[in-house]
Amino acid sequence: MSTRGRQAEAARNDRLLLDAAREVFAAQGAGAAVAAIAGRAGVGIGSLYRRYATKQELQQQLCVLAMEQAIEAAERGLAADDAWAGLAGYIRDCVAFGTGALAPLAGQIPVSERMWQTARRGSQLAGRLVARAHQAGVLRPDVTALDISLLMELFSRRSPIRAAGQDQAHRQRLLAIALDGLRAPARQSLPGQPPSQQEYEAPWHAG
Amino acid sequence: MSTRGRQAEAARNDRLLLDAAREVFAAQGAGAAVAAIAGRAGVGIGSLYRRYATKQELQQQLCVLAMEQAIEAAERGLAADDAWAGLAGYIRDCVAFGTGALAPLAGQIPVSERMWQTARRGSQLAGRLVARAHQAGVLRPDVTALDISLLMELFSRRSPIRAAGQDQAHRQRLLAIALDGLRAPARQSLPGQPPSQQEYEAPWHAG
DNA sequence: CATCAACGGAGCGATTCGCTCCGTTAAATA
DNA sequence: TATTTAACGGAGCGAATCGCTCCGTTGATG
Repeated sequence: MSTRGRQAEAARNDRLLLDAAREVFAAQGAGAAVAAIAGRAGVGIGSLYRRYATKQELQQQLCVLAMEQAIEAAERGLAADDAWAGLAGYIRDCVAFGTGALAPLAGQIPVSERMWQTARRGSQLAGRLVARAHQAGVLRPDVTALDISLLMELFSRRSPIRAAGQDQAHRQRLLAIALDGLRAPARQSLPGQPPSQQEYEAPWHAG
Repeated sequence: MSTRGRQAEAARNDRLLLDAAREVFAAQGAGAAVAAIAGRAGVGIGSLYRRYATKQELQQQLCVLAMEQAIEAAERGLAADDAWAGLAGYIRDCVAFGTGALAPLAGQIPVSERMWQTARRGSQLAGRLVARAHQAGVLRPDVTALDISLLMELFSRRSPIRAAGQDQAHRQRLLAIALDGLRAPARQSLPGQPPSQQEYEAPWHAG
């Protein structure tokens, strides 16, 4: 072992597990087998269950972690000087990390109070990013922060059938197209009504 | 019964089944339960198995049907006078119908020779649509026909957690954004290499 | 009324799942 | 080096779910 014995291995395994879980849930949905996660992480099932008492506990931890990563990405975006670069970087980071990948978990797990708080803080920061881009006139005016959340949700989903590397390359190309479509001025206005906060978070109330 | 007794009911059920199967596979992947399909179609499991001997046979029939629909959409697109309207209409039709939704079936079912032929004809027509848009200068030059196929694949995926109506409305808004991003001139060029035909169809060779 | 094609769904065996339990491994300690 | 022990991997258990069969019911037809 590289750094310091069994404790270090445990810490490394913990991160490997969370990364693997995110990829697997993003590709296969909430019903993905626990064995698939352990396998992808390269650890035994026993090591998974020593850290998380149940599959559900792993999923909850995963949600909190991903939302915290999204908050960090939003803060980085707000720290950028250019409003567009900040927003685009935020979106790209979230998609690359797979923040929206936990969407398939919605309705399958109870949402703790801490999860609601983290989500609220995240959407607050995202709202600031979007508002700043709107004021700077670089973001098409008819798009809302929730539209962008749904866009990230869509792009966070991993392909269940292609190699991870190829899938990532494809996703980056398609995301570049979508980002171009987000820039002002819009060429064709968006159809229908913008999504409401209520319908956006409705799936999470079912858990 | 409305039109003509049991035969008419059977024909209607057949269509209901195929529609339901497309939605369910698009939302939950190839592993979706047969009972879920029958339930969504509002028919019994017995009625499903009277028409399709196995789940796999249903999936194959579904693939052929969806590809034929895509071909019709491409022909409609080529019949349009305006190159951009033709291409955009084709993409919108395919996404609305869920053509790319069978992507999660790739590698899970054997691909018959007829399926290959249908796919070849479809990609040929799609290539013509894209080439015409390129020549007219309305489509960003760095995007390929395979990029667009992958884009449709991405947007064909249904949300496993939201009501179908809401999901459809969201999808149309996001697709409008992506279509704007496809128009020439591009604001930021696409990263990486365009996908190759080989890697695009590789998943289908595994069945 | 008698016939029978098409219906819905209970339930079978097989498979897969979440999770437990234990023998093994290797770092820490004496 | 010998002993201890914390973390490891994975076989296998009971439960749940799956694809599919089979049969009693329904309702149009002649």
